[in-house]
Amino acid sequence: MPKLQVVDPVIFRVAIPVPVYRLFDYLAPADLDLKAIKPGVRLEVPFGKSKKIAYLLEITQQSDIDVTKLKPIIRVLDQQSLLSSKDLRLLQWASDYYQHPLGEVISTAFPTALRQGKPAELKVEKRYCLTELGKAIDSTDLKRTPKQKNLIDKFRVREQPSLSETELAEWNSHWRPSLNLLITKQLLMPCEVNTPYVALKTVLRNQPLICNPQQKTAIDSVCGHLGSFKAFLLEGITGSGKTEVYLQIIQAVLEQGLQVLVLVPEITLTPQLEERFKQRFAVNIAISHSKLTDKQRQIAWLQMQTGQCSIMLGTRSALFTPLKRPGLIILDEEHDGSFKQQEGFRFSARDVALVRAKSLAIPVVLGSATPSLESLHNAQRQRYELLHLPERAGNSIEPELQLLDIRNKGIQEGLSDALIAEMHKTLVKNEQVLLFLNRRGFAPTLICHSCGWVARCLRCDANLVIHYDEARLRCHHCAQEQVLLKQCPDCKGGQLTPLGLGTERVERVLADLFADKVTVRLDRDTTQRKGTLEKYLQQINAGAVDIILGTQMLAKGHHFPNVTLVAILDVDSGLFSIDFHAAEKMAQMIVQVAGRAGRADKLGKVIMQTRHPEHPLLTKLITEGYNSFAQTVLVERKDAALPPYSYQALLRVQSLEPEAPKLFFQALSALMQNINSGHTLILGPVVAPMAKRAGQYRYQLLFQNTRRNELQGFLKTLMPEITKLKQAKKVRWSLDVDPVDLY
DNA sequence: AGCACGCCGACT
DNA sequence: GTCGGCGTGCTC
Repeated sequence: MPKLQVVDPVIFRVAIPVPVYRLFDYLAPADLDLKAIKPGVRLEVPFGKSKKIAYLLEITQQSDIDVTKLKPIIRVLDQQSLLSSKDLRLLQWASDYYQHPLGEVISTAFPTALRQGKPAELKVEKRYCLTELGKAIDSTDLKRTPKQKNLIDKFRVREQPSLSETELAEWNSHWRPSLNLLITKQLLMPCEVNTPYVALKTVLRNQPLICNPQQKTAIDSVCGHLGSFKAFLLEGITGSGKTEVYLQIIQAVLEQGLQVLVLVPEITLTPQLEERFKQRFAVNIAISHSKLTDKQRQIAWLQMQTGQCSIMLGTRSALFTPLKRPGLIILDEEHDGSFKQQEGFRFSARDVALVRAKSLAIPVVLGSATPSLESLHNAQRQRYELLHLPERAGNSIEPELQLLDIRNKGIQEGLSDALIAEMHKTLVKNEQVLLFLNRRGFAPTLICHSCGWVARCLRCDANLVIHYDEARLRCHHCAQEQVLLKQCPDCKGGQLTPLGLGTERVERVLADLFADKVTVRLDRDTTQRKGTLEKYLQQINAGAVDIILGTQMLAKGHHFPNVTLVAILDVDSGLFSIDFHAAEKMAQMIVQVAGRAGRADKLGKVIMQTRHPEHPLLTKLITEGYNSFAQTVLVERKDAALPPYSYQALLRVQSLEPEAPKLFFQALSALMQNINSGHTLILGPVVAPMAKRAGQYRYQLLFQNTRRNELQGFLKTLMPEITKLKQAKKVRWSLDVDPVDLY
């Protein structure tokens, strides 16, 4: 029979951001110029009854689906792919590694507006070359207002001065017309928008600081590897001049006309850093974090994508920002837990940053005063080059750490007599005290003195926390909330007593003990309203506050130059956790909190109240420092074959039905017998440390293997099988590769 | 994720 | 007799 000559249809294989581990095929429009259409391009496609944004992965002639059943796409959204093929491959890798659907992974690389199919338009600001600016500046050397002087300096440093419309307006707004310094557009000529930044001077009038030898070595080491992949671990205590090292490396990258991606854990840290960048560099800086609007983030993203900005300063989600001229990735405070996304696509921005740098053939610098054990281990194995900044730059002095044994000692609401005495000594000198307690509310437990009844959350496996300020009982794990009880609901007679310590309670005792002093409490409850934290920080730095009391949020970023005494009220809580990460996190927290004290010329002291003054890890940390502590913990981890000496993945399962997870695990167990080649340890299933949360019964199963590849292979075969299980549909389950929180 | 289909309780 | 509950299944 003669073969029928049929023109094969062109098929678009796409990823769609839905929780489905599968790609979808569509028909390409016949009239499309296929040469222009590359993987990474966004498409609009019909999907079920609705429309979705899809990402093109492949143009093919084959489909597993009956071609007559394929639907045509609705339209092509991008002229060109906004992602490079390298970045697309990185996303593919991340999807495989974290076992997360590719469509959802790709969509995290885009800002929200582009995910929704908005056009990738970037209004380009016209810039003007200004031949006459030099003349204008020269004739302004007379007496000027500070604002005028600033402006003159700002433009004087530009070798080829160029002005945006905004800058032009700014300049003109500062001169009276009679002064003859107004610049009209007639004096200007439009210039190339994408002028490589080498054309401009990169450094503004805030010149690089003079570096000590270790800083110089660090800078030279990284600068010696520009243009190729290499990972660096920059270990430098607070005040060792880590930021200056970043700045000088960045300068070298900018001078080559390349871009820099700088990732920081939290946005509260960025204002100071952003300010330092802006004072140092004349290039455009893009900022990206969750507090900005979708529009602002889209602009920042596109400015990096098109190369109009040379530096991006952003949080975890900025990791995948496309770079027109990639030159360097810096990840500051690399030990920080917020680099790990804790839901959905559970990636580690730190780990993926390494893979990305490798794929882009650029160096990556991980910085921390307290590096994670993973990174220290990698440095020891020579996978990272360790750059150490041992000294405090300038004349600042390292604070003294001491353990304060509070067993059988007089103590008032968490403050020992010895600590109170130290606080008085400090306050008398007109210096500030910082108290750290990582528990908000008044007390974590409300108990009946006569019958032992405890206020529990009905939906969680947790106690309700007393909040006297609002006279409420609150669950810190769900939305459960009720008025503060006056009477025991069980025995109706007994006296209800608050048990334990929270920041509210300490605040009250401070008001009694230090009645003439000003105390500020900084926790989620007091800083909820926007701008409140900034207001308090300002008051603190203006010297209007004597005692600062707060939670976790004090440990990060903020510098309190006049604080000379730091006290950690309860250091023991980190010592006896079931999660093996707890000791590491506790040590990092102690060192970070300690870093808030003793800045500049004032000697700082850090007091840690403990009931375990002989605890080997604590004493190690106090007497020999973070590095010795880390070495000790690494030995323990090695003996127990825990990460970083093995690799883990955690399968979390929860359900409103108490029995559903058990049925799921039974089915899973049978399944795994066939899959496991025998080397992956299967630990559990066990009830989650918080057995019930927001009404859901929670279980977990841990996979562990000393070889990353074997674990990956195991997961790769397991995942599709789990998806097929009918028992899996009755529960909510998720897989967390390289979990940092075993809760 | 949406969205529809599908089989069981209180209502115009 | 219906309206609607959300369990289950599918999306090229």
